[in-house]
Amino acid sequence: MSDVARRAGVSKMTVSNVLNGRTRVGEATRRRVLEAVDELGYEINLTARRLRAGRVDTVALIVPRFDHTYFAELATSFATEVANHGRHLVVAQSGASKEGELSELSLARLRQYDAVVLSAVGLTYDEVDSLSSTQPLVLLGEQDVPQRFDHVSIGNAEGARLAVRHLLGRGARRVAVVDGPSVGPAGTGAPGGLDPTSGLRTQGWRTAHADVGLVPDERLVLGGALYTAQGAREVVLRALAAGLAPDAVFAVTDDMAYGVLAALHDAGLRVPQDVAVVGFDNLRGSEFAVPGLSSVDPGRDWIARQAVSVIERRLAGEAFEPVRLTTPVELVVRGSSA
Amino acid sequence: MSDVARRAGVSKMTVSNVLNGRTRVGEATRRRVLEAVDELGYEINLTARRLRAGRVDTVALIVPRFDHTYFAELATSFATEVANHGRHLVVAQSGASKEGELSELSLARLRQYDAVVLSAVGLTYDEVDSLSSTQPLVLLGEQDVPQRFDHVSIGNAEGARLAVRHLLGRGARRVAVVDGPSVGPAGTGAPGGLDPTSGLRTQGWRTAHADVGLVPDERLVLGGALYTAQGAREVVLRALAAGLAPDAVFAVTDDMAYGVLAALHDAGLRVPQDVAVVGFDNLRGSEFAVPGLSSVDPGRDWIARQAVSVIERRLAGEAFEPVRLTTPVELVVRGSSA
DNA sequence: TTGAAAGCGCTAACAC
DNA sequence: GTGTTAGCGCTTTCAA
Repeated sequence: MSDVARRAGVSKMTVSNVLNGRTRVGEATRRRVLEAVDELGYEINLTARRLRAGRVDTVALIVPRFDHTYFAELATSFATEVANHGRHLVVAQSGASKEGELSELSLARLRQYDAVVLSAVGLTYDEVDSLSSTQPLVLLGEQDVPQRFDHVSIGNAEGARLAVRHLLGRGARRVAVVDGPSVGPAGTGAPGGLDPTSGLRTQGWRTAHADVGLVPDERLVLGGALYTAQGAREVVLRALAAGLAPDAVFAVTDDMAYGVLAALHDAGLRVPQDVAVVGFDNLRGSEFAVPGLSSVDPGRDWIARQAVSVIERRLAGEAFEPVRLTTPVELVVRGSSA
Repeated sequence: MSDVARRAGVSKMTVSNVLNGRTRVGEATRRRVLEAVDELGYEINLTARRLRAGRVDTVALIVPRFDHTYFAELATSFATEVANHGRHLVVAQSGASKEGELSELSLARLRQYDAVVLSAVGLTYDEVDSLSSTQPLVLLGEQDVPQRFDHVSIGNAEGARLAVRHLLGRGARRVAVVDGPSVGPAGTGAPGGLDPTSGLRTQGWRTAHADVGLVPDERLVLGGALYTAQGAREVVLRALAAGLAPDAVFAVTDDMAYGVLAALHDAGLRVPQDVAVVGFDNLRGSEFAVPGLSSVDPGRDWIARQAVSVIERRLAGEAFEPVRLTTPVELVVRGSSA
C-alpha cells in the first residue's frame, strides 16, 4: 500500500480511503490511486486488515466429514445463508473423532473466524463446556450441551415417530429400525453416549408403536451398524439370515437406507411390496434411489437460517438468553413406502 | 500476550518463546508463563501471527458446490492429504457460476492461504490467466489452462472409452451417452465451452465405437441435461418416449447415472438385462445403488496426492516447470452392467 | 536465558 | 479532501 501511495503521490491513508470508498476523495486523486493499484498489481492484504479490524467476515462450519452427504448438503445451506448476510463460509472437517474436533477448535483456530458453527458429534459435555466463547459459537446436534451455548437440534424423536407411524399405518407390523454403533438390541448394554441422535430416533420408533397400542419386538432393533450404507447393508443381511423377517425398515439415516435397499435387493425382496423402507435426512439423492426413498426431512435450510440469524444478532451485539431450537420435521413419502 | 507477560513478570518475548518452544527458557520462568496463560485463558491470535509470519498453514480448496458428491469426496481426499503435511484444509464454494468463482478468488481472498487448489469449472482461459500467482495455485479440471499453472486433470476421454468399450464388449449396440448442458446432439451447435469435461467424455464414447469399427448413432448423444440426477432422468425419459431404445447408457457422472437408473425403473426396464448402465466418478454411494452402479474411478486420492505434493514442493521454494498431470482411470464393474 | 526495539500491512482518530 | 500518528498482536533480530 505504501508503494501504491508513493506512485500515486499520496499517503497510504488516501489509498485506503479510495479502496474502501470511505471518505470523500477527489476524483483526480481517486483516478491516480486506482491507476497505481493497477500498474503495480496491488492487492490488499486481508490478514493485515483483519488484524486491524478484528473481524474477518467469515463464518466457519465444522463438520465431522465432508463426504457424508448430510453434512455436504448442510454446508451448502449454510453457505447460501451466510452469503445472504455478506459473509463467507468456510468449511473444515473435524474427522468425526474427538481428537479431530478438538484440534480443529481449540488451538485458537476458532478465533480466526467471526463465528463458528460446530456440528458436535463426538464431543462430551465437558469438552464443549471448556470451549471459550470469545465469539459466537452455535452448536448443532443432539448433545446435552451447556446452557450458555446457542443450540439448534433436529426433531429426531418426532421425525422417527412420523416415519414409523407411517409404516404402521400402511399395515406393517414388523418394523425393523437400523441404527448406529451406540444402539444395540435391548439389554445388550451397548456403549452409550457419543451421539444420542440415533438413540433418539430409535426412541421415536418405540413411541410410534406405543401411539397405536403396539409393543414392538425389540429384536427388530438392528443396532451396531456403522453410519454408512455398508454397515446398514450388513446388518440387514444378517437379520434376514437370522429369520427376523421384517415387513418394513426404518433406517436412521438416508445413507443407511441406501444400504438397506441394496441388502433387500441382494436378498431378492421387493420394495415396497415385500418390505417398505423409510430413511431420515431426505438427501437430494433420495429422490433418485430405486425405488424413490421415503424420508424424514430435517429442514437443513431452516437450521441454517436459524443458526445464522442467531450469529448475526450476536455479532450485532445483541444480548439474549442462549437460544435452544428444534427443527420442525416432515415426512416425504416416495416409492419405497407408497 | 502483554497481559500474560505482565502477570508472569516477564517480557512478551519470553511468553512467545515459551508458547513456541523456540529458545531455551528457564524451567521456573516457563512454569510461571504457562500459569499466567492458564489463569488469563489466553489464546494466541493467529491473525497476528500470520501477519508477522506471512504464512498460515492452511490450504484452500475451491469447489463449485459442496453438495455435489464428487466434490465432497474430493474435499475429503484433500483434507487427509493436506493434513499429512501438517496443514489444514479449508473448503469454499464458488457457486459454479463464473461470478462466484471469481469473487471467491480475486478479492485477495486467495492471499490468506498458503496455497489454493481451484476446481476451475466455469472459468475461461483469460480469467484464469488473470489470476496473480503470488502463491501456489493448482488447477483441477479440464480447462485448457495457461502454461504457468500447475494442472491436474482426469483421464476423461480414456475413462469414457473404457466404459463404452466395456458396454460394447458385452454386446450392446445402441449405447446412449447422457451428457451435460454444453453437449447437444451432433449438428445442434450447442453452446460450447464452459467446461469441456463432458465433451471429452462424449468424445471417448465415439472413440470406443471407432476402436471396434462401429459407427455410433449420433441421436444417442443425449446432451443438454443439467449435471444432476434430475436432469439425466428427464433426458432419458424423453429419449425413451421418442423411441430411441438404447440397450445401454453411459452417463458422464454418477449423479446423472442415478437419474438414469431412476428413469429406467420408471419405464419398467430392467438393469442390466434390458439396459446396462455405466457412470463416471465412482462415488462411494455407487456401490449401493440398485443395482450396484458400474463406474469409472477417476482416482481422487491420486489427484489429491499429486496436487498437494506439487504445492509442498512449491512452498519449499523448489523451482520447476509447471506440472501437467492426468489421472490414471479405472473401470469398476458392478451389477448395472455385469 | 531474557528483553527492547522494530515492523508485518492495515485503518481509526484526529489534525490540517 | 488529505495526511499524521498510533497501534492491532505477534516474532525476528540483536543486545544484555
